[in-house]
Amino acid sequence: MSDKRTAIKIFEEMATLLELQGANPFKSRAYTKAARELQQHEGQLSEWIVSGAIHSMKGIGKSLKEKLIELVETGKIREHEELRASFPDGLMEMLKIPGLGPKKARTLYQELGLSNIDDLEEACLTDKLLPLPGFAKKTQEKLLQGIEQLRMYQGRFRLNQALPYAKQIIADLRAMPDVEQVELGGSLRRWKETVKDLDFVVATRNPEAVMKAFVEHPLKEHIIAHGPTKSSITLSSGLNVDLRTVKPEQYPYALMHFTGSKEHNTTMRKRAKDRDMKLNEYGLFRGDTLVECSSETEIFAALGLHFVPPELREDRDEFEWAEKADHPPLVELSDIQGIFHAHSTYSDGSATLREMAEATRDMGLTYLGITDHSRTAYYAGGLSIEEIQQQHKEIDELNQEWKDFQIFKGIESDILGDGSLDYPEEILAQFDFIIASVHSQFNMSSEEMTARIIRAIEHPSTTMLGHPTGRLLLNRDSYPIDIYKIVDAAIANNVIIEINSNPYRLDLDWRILGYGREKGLVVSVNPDAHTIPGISDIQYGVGIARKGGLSAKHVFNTYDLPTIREKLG
DNA sequence: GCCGTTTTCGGCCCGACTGTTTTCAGTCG
Repeated sequence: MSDKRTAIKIFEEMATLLELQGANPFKSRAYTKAARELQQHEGQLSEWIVSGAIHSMKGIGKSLKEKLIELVETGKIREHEELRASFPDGLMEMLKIPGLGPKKARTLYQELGLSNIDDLEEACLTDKLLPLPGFAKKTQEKLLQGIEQLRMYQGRFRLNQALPYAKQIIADLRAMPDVEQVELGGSLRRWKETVKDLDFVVATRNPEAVMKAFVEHPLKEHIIAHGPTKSSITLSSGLNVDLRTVKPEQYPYALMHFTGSKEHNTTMRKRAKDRDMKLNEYGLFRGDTLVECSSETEIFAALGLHFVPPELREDRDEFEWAEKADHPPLVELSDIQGIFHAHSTYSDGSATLREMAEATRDMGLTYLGITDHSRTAYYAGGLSIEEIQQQHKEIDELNQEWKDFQIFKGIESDILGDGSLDYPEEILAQFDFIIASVHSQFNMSSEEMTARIIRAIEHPSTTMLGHPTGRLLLNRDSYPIDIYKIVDAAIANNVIIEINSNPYRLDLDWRILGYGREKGLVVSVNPDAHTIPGISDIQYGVGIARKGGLSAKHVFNTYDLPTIREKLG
């Protein structure tokens, strides 16, 4: 693990451990903020210390700086080791249980010696918690429910899992007579790649009626909370849904409040405070006087900002972005002109070449870059050299049929262990473009894997890098890799990096896109479609590009067909 | 533990709901 990632992990862990210890909550928060700050910077910890960059980082003062130096010099932080030794590892796991925070976890550990989820479950089932102060029957039941939920669903859902529920519920809420306005908020509105729950904000003059109907929604499994203005339910799928009602005049403030990430909202409120105002879900106030705003745009304006699209509200660089008047609009689905990275029945796709092309054309797109698997991917029906010739012949024939649409000849070439591509040079030369992807041999060191991928990027035939980190959301982490070096190499070699739009991947990660944008990276929003419906996955990828702050000009497949012909020609 | 035109101490964002209490702590977002 890189020293930067180690430092972030240690600081995050220390924040949790300090909470468990019952330390000053602001001390704990200082570690959390410092970890976030480290995340914002590219490069490595040791480099920052040598260059002095560490001195200008926000939230890292004398003490934390010394700890970071200690980490680089000794490979660990003594205080962290001591803290960790004072609590069993299982206690950290217990904190993942919904409804169990550091205070209660600490009591359970100190009073009953409980230090893992299994023991806690057993204790709840045998009424061991009842004598403890602050614990009673309902707390036990809630903990058992939380344990069950944690085990069943890991607690998170991918975009494609959450969106259908969101659409259903918003339609149902909109249909209610007392609901004047309703919108999805929370992390799904911000287009996070996975979400923990759904948040809805409703404007109504009759909150009780809306709440009553909501907690009895047909998809409800059970009710977590049912108050006059705020309720939470769990759906049978295990997804939690929160609903918050406000008066119609409070709606824009509430929508803003329930959309921004915790960190974004904190900065917004601080911004208000700096201007002698106070911001909460009910309004923006100067003293006791409401600063009237009829939309989120007006609230941003009152705080000296242009409208910040929901996807950007993560407290990264959106405030800087929104202070400028002339920032270009974020890319939209309608900007997309064609697609690259799709599979056909030649390899492991489920639709024929013609079917894929016609489906793409029917969506109003003007080109399809077909990329079946290369020969080493035998498990996925990788193409032999003969099959390539056959496919190219069919593409040539199909292309005769259309003037305003074109299939480009591509291949998703495996990046072999040594970083080379999967066919001899004279075969590679026959393609219009090549996507290079890693599909095997994940167990390399970060240095080896990074060098392997950079070698593929430097190959003159490589047009794009496919799913650069190999992650599968909620399933498999990225292989070890220095993603910043990869981005730098791609830019230096004129190679496009894909945003793989498959909702299991969403790879390149949006957190890297800002760096790429500043350095001049071009991305392509690719569906990696194996079926006809899979083509529509580009909606997820476009959202991720937006979240990374990209405009149409940063996205290769927003170019029109003549431009693409020229670029690939 | 950090920070500073309120600058080396005393702040550090704000509110709802639950379950336990009998006025509030804990958790969550």
